[in-house]
Amino acid sequence: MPSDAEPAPVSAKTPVTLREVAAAAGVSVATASKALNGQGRMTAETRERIRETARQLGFRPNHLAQSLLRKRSFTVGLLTNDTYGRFSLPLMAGVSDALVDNGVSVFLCNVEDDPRLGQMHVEAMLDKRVDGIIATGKRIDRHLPVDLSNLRVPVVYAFTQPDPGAVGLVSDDAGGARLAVEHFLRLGRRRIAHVSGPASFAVVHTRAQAYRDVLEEHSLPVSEPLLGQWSEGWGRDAVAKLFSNGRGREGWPDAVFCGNDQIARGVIDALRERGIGVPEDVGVIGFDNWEIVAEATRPPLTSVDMNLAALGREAGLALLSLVGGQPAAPGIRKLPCRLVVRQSCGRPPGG
Amino acid sequence: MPSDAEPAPVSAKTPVTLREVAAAAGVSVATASKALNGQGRMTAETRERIRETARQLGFRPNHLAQSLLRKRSFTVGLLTNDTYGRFSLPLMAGVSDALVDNGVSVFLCNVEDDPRLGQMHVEAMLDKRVDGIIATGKRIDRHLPVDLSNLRVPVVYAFTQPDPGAVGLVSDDAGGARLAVEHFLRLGRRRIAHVSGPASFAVVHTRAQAYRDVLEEHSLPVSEPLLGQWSEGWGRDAVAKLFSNGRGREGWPDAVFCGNDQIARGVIDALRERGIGVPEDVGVIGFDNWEIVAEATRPPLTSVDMNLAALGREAGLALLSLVGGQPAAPGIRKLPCRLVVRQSCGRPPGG
DNA sequence: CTGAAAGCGCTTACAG
DNA sequence: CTGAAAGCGCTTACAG
Repeated sequence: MPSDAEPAPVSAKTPVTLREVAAAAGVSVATASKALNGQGRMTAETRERIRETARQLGFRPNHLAQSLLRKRSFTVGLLTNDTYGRFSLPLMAGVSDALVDNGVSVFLCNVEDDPRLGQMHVEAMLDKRVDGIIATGKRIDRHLPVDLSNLRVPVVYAFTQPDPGAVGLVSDDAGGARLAVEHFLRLGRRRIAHVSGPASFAVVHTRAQAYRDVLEEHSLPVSEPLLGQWSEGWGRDAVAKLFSNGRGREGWPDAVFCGNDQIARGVIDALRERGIGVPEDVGVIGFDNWEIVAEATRPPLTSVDMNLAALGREAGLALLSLVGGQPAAPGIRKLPCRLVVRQSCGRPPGG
Repeated sequence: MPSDAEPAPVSAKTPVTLREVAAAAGVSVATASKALNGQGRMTAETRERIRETARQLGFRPNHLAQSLLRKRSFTVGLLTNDTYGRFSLPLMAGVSDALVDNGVSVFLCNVEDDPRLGQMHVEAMLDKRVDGIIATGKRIDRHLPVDLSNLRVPVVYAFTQPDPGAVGLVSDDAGGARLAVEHFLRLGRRRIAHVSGPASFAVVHTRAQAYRDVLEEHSLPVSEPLLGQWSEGWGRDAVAKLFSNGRGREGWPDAVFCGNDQIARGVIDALRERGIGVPEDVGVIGFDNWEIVAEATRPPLTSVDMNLAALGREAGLALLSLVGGQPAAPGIRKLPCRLVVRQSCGRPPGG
């Protein structure tokens, strides 16, 4: 076989099979298979000749056939009900990132909030013999509209309520809130308010509790968190309450920790409109680190980042090890958040 | 077989095979297969008995095996370089929506802008014998970092530069721009400005040209479009230029058509800060209809929606028909936009 | 009307 | 060192 022969174009309309490679190399299919997989015993020369033939023919093994034999499809399903959301996206990127390196592809399924659609997708994935499933959502305190509790493949939950006995990954919201409040303290702020979303969200309470804890640990006054919507409008309304003249200027906060970035943006806009300076008079911190919002506020917003991509990676790796037969401790694992400092809090007093 | 027997739980750890169904029903695998697929001739009674057995055993055919035979995997690949982006998301939802109804699952692959990663993903998909590939991006004038021009499966391009001879779907940006400008005209606005993104984007010119065309058709003055960034900051800067005192109040626009929603938000904020009323004094229209932005502006923003989900659906259906062997006219197909009216333009003069 | 056989593309004991 | 055989789970001509 001349060594300057060109490799066949991948574009061949019908894929070349092992049988053809074997024929071209003058060996049996079994030998060809072994040569390419590094299995069996044979002369280095034979092995290399077969490999070279395969290369020239542009041979690529049919994974469907391999999967059938191996009982492993190198495929996983990713279930979400947050297609449009900003949460599942970075998460998915992380999942896919972790899995691609291991040669596994991911089926993306959006199940909306439709149990019938969810059921359909899960069955389709099972029929296609996925090795496992990752379920992601937009809230840790809500289930996807599907029962994944008794499947014959492992399931990992990320950012959504896990079934009992299953493994779930979430961000450490309490830790994230601590990061924010402690940052304020470090900057010398002492009258710290908290404006957050609806009481119906578990994270609202988790974050509020951490806020209280930190202040109490420092023997500072805790003002009751203001709960409302996850919106800019509510952020503006909250400013009207917090900075009312009735309260007296000295009663005004010098820092506001917000439950998400949209609230924070509303807060910053309303403060500016009242002539209150950010960060000179008041520091503001958001949650989510949604760049498109955080970078557009004036000044740019310091915000807690939940490290969703990392969370996705962990979820992917956890699933992989379950698929590989490694037992995993069931229960919820919390991953740390990080604070992304921009310009809405100012510099430390002596800084 | 007692009719009140419970169907086996789907959770059986090892899936039941056709062979087991056949054995339980006392027929051959061939007959069982035909019974379940509605093929072959047999008594209705036999067929029903086999079906009932399959149901009771919780039989689900192994798609890997079926695919191997049928040479069709009912699987497609979706390639994107816009994981975090708001464009590919609705688009993906549409694609997936169109395909799920046909029993096809989609592999999602984010190739970033990395040719090596792109190559890897394409090969993985091909190895898994996808029936076809949909390539989506964030710009019609940019290629994905992969060569998809000579694959052995059909490819459809959505919202990204198609290869010559391939089929591509994009939004009709000129039409969308017309929608916006004509809406202003209908409301009696006559001094319409256009603020858009960088000149390096093809859509910037397409939309600007349509803006000019409409005004010329109505013999109205065309002011040169202001090009800058796709950002709120640029929207604010543009207002400073458009509404400078030097120009004289009577030279101020009474409408601003913006190249995207972020620019529009900057424009609205800046106008409010200058005490210019929206929509009383100036109407504003954005592009993209990115709800999170459009609904948060004060007042809420009227915006051109590119119907990306519909575009995704069309892409999915186009691919399906190509996979089915139907020839498709190559070239770019443009899908209409629609105007989503909120409150940033006011009501018609006599309205 | 039903079943035995061949085969999709590959891998893996098992012989020689 | 290499090959023939059996088999993954299914489908589809082809006999009977």
